[in-house]
Amino acid sequence: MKRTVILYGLALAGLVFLLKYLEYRLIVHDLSIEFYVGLVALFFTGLGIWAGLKLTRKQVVMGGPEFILNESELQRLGISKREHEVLELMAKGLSNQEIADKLFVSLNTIKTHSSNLFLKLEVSRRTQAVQRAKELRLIP
Amino acid sequence: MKRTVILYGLALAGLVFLLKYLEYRLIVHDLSIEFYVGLVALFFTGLGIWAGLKLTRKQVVMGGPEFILNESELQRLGISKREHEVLELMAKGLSNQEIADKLFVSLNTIKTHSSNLFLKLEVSRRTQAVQRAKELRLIP
DNA sequence: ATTCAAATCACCCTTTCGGGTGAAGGAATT
DNA sequence: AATTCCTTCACCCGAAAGGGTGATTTGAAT
Repeated sequence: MKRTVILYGLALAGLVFLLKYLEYRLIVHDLSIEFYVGLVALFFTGLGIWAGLKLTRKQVVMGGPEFILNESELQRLGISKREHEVLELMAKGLSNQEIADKLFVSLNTIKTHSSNLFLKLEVSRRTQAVQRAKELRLIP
Repeated sequence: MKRTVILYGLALAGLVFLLKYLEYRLIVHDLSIEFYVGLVALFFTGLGIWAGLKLTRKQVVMGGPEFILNESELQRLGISKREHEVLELMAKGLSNQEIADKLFVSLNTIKTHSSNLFLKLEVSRRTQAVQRAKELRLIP
């Protein structure tokens, strides 16, 4: 951003010198002023396009893998933090045992959490739970 | 795209008239030529930015919810039509029994297909298979 | 202080999944 | 004719998942 502004300033400064130079040239060679102005227009058009792309490219990158958690839906369904955590790991394809290990709790605990999740999400299998959770934007 | 080019042409044409007009004005009011060229530069910079945005905005919109099946990857992994079919239903959260019913084949057949799928996708659980298949763009 | 939700774990039982092996029929290729 | 691949199905077994019930602890709200 800063760099863009600086380059723009330099371009403008360079233009002034160019014009001073052209001012003399105009007397010697009788080229129309429209020609020079056309060059300037072209140059700054290119500069503008470049600047525009530079500015939006960041927005494009940002506008890609964006995920905003649907907290209202989480509340509506009454899904707790721990349950949500389990849900995320579930979506990563982990088994209950692996989730239990990762969260340092017992397998039974995870089974309880997942059972509650299935009730709240109104599903009966983990694959469906993951699907539904993605639809509701509860997970990326 | 066409519209952009036309507008650009009109802008350039307008500029020529503007310059002709300024040519007389320059005699009356003794404003420096740099001032007018600066205006032109500014104007075309804006025009360039606008054009740049116009061109990229379409790319952004196009790059949205589109799904193109990665057939080369399907071939590379040696996944058959039937297996791909099973994979899709699996991704919908269906159990093996439900898939079997939907395809009018036996449960054992689906188990064979899914086992082969897991080998080819190098996973060991259906949740992981779905995940991987989405990564590889084998399913939407 | 009491109530309540969340989190933890246990035990039971049934269903589903996944791995391994084998095999039969059919279509396409060589 | 032989080979290869796809599809179909079977059986066995162990692991994982899911359903139900009940219990303890802890922290937050009333």
